[in-house]
Amino acid sequence: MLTIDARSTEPIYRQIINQIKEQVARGILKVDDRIPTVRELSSQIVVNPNTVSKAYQQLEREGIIVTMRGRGTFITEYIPDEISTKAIEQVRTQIKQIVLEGYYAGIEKEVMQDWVECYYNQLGGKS
Amino acid sequence: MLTIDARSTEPIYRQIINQIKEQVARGILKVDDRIPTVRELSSQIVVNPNTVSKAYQQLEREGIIVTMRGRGTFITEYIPDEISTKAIEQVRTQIKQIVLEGYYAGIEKEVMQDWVECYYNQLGGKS
Amino acid sequence: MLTIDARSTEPIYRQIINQIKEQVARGILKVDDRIPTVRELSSQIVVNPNTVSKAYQQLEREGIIVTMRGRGTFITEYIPDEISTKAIEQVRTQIKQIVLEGYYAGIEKEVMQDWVECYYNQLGGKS
Amino acid sequence: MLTIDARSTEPIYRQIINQIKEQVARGILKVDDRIPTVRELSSQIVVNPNTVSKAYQQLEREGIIVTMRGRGTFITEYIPDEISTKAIEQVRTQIKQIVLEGYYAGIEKEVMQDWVECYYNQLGGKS
DNA sequence: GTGGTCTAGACCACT
DNA sequence: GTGGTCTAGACCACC
Repeated sequence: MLTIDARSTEPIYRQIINQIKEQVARGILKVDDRIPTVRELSSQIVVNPNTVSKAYQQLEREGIIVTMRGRGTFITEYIPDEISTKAIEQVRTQIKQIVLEGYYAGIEKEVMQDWVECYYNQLGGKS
Repeated sequence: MLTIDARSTEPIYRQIINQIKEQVARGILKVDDRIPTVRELSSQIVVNPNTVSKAYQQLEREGIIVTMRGRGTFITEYIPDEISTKAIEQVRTQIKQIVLEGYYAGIEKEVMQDWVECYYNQLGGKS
Repeated sequence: MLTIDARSTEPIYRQIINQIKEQVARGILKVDDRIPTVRELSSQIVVNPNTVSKAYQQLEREGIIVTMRGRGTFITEYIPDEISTKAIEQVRTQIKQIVLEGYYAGIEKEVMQDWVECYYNQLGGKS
Repeated sequence: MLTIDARSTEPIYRQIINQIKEQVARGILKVDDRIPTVRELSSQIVVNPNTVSKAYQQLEREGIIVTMRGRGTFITEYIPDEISTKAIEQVRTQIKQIVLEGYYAGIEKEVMQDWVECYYNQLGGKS
């Protein structure tokens, strides 16, 4: 279900977070779905349980999952706490940064916009 | 000329790189312009000289600047080595990632596309 | 009668204990009232019987309830064993802690005192 | 500076967090003060560096401290992100809980209010 | 069985 | 030297 690239510079716990968030956003994981236990996932992707735990804790802080003691961990209804200006600013700054990199890599503006279009459309699935 | 945010999680040497690249792309810095020496810049922005040096080295490797011994450091004509598939893929992956974050932050697709538009249009200046 | 929040970080057995203690303190449960058996309650609030059992054991240790074999479990007259310095110290430490949290949450001193007033006044009922 | 009770049920990392928050609130630690490095503090209070690190990371998330890579960790201006309804509700729930415990421990309402008064007045110092 | 906490020790990026 | 990440392995509370 999850694929980890141990050689990536992106920390493993971040990879876990992002992939779960993506699967939730795409509707592959739905509210009340149970996700693997820390131990299950850690042995499945061959990673230390603490690393998985760290990812789960952060997902819980973000309100994507809830853990119920002794029962497991579940996808929860995502309700943005508030319109987080901070998060929005961060996204904008990062877009600015990437556009610059794309520019140096010789990527056309339209291509980048298409990518945004494309990836955005894959999200929001609630099937 | 450069503004460093010491509290940011973005490494200082990256901030230097990005700001210089941005100024070049926007036409604020032009080919053959001289940029400050490592020592000048490091004392100006109150940063360890090694940090500035690291940034300059990477900019030189990317072909943005060139140092001429005894004369200083200058902006050079930017010629992408080749159509770097790796760089392009990297940009695409990052866009995918950011779109996900933007989605969770409740940002509309069109808004993100506008940002791409906006930031891209600021580049390419050769005035 | 009892409402359990499975997602709360407060252990379920603690939730049971607290709610019963609260109902006793408010006079909703009175001396000699019978409370549900472990099995009844566990099936009613959909919780593992061991969890209910653990709560009842602790309540019995505290002298809030008493089980009579074959007859059921009953509210008993509450007689504090002794003026438990330990318990008092614990409460004081916790108040100190909460005041700190309230301070960071921007809550006025008077508001917190009002809450103490309000919740305290709800107790002590023996109607 | 910090005193850790290894036998307490309160996790060590929480004790660190609370004591630092308290010292900031009381004005003992002031904005831009440098706090010990992870390694320093960990050897000083004889605790694993990871434990200290965990505490520092959470304090950073709460906006109490900032860490500057390679330079150390500093107290920062505390600006509540927004009036966090969630945090306020949490404090209220906890007060309700403690009042109940205080009631069973035989503590008078006025005493508890005095404690709130007393501890609150120790905070807010900016000397 | 579940996750939460802690230790010991290693490696890496940044300054 | 600074913190961030990860591993391996232990213990505990909760269900």
